[in-house]
Amino acid sequence: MEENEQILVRKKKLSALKAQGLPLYPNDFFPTHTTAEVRQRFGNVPEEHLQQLQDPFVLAGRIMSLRHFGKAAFFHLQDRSGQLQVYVRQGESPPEAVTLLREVLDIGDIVGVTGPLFRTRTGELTLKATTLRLLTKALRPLPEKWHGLQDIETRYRQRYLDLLVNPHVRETFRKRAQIIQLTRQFFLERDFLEVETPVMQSLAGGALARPFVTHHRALDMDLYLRIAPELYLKRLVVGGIERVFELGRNFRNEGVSTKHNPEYTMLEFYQAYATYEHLMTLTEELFFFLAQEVNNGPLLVYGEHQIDVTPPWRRLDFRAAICQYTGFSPAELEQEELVRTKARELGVLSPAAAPLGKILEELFEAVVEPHLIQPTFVIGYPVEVSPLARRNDTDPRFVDRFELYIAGREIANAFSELNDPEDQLQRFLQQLREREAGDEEAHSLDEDYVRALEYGMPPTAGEGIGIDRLVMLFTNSPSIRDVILFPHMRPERKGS
RNA sequence: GAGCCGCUAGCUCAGGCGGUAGAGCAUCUGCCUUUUAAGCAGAGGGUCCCGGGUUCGAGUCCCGGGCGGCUCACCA
Repeated sequence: MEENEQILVRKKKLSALKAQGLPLYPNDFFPTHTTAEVRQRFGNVPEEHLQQLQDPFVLAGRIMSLRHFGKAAFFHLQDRSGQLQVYVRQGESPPEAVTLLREVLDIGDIVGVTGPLFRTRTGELTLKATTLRLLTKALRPLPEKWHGLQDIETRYRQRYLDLLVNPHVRETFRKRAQIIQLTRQFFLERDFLEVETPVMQSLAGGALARPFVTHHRALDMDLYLRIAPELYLKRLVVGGIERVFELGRNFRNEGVSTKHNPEYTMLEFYQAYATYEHLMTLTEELFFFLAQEVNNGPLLVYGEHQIDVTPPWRRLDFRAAICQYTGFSPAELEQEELVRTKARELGVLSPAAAPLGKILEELFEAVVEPHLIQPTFVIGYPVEVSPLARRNDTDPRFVDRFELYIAGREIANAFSELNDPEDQLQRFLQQLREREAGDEEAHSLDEDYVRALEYGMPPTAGEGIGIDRLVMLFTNSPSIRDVILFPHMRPERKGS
């Protein structure tokens, strides 16, 4: 490990303590309060009453700032709940505390304190230390107090520092935890059962994406990390779990960007005897509930946008939207050559062999997606890009499916599930043909899933919501890396 | 995978056309008993991301590489 001057100085202070026979890493100090509890209980108590309070406050935390002057000093103690100022004064604090602070303690050190409260001239609630103990020495200095830690690479690689010195980062991850808890509560209250299905699968199904491959030694077989839990969850619906959800990690072997991390958190839920239309209502309820609880209202600020999640949301037909933004008439959209030509004009690069439905989807992403800022359900996708969704009763070239867009990006995907085993088999076979034609993201054939459908899956609707993107929205985070504690990074290398 | 940008002290950042590498905070020494970006005086601290090249001389120019950011492509 590299050793600069500041590390050496701190190590020297530690060995000085050792020479006095003091334990360097004691574990016998147990705080009874947090700084927030102290501030909450006594923040508004007038000075003269503070002096009469004899409650013992035992606090522990990290020194985040330190101001020495002569025979007194102030520092801010930070714990999980916030900060509180501590005062040490010669003549009023014990001599050991004064010496410890003057000769040993640095910003970043973890200490325990006890003592009564008072208010300084400027009115700040402050604890006057009658006990001050070093619990853990920080050998490395913290980033600068004023600018904090700015370097984005260091913030992601050394998230512990980011969390320590950038309060908004703690807030983001607190909100993330809250959103996940509330989402779980929302579904449990509606009689859904939470389950866990395999992350390692011998067939990576349930979505159109490239999987990661790993190897099982004892069985000598390749396994895939799941790209979606979908097919397992629907097996559970066949098994009589009529309302089921899973919150977990998916893995996709695709590009990394501000919107994509190789592993990401997904919510999937399935409800029997419901259609995708019921799920639109349920989704509106979920987002409205989350916004109330997490942000105290239905308005979310995201970048330059203000987003209102008050139901009901706009519902936009897939084909009508393409017409609106390309100038096609509904009749023109039926003419395959016209559509393919338009796609080429717009620089949508797809193999000439790609099915029309795929071209339409790409056309949609190119011309419509950027306009969908307020919550919008886009309804009615081509069957070619939806191999697990139920066909529309009046136009079987399309399926009963919606995608939810907010702030120009896809947040959720849902459909009435295909429960006709024969149609499902045909769809799988079509996917196989596309795979053989070179589409590595085409779905593979899952025979057991078809078998499950043959036992009968009740009419069901299911939905997936990308939790990371949801958290981005609720925390005004421009990059998915801002809502993942340890985002994927290449390993750092010393030198070249 | 491609294009553009970045990488200088522990942290945040300057370094014009190639000429002995700088500031603030932090650290160290001294002073200072209600400060809060405390203050005053002084000091130390550098593999300028790595490797080549051009040059009398490279943080700076050229080539190659690494890591990161943004945009694009694939995707959620």
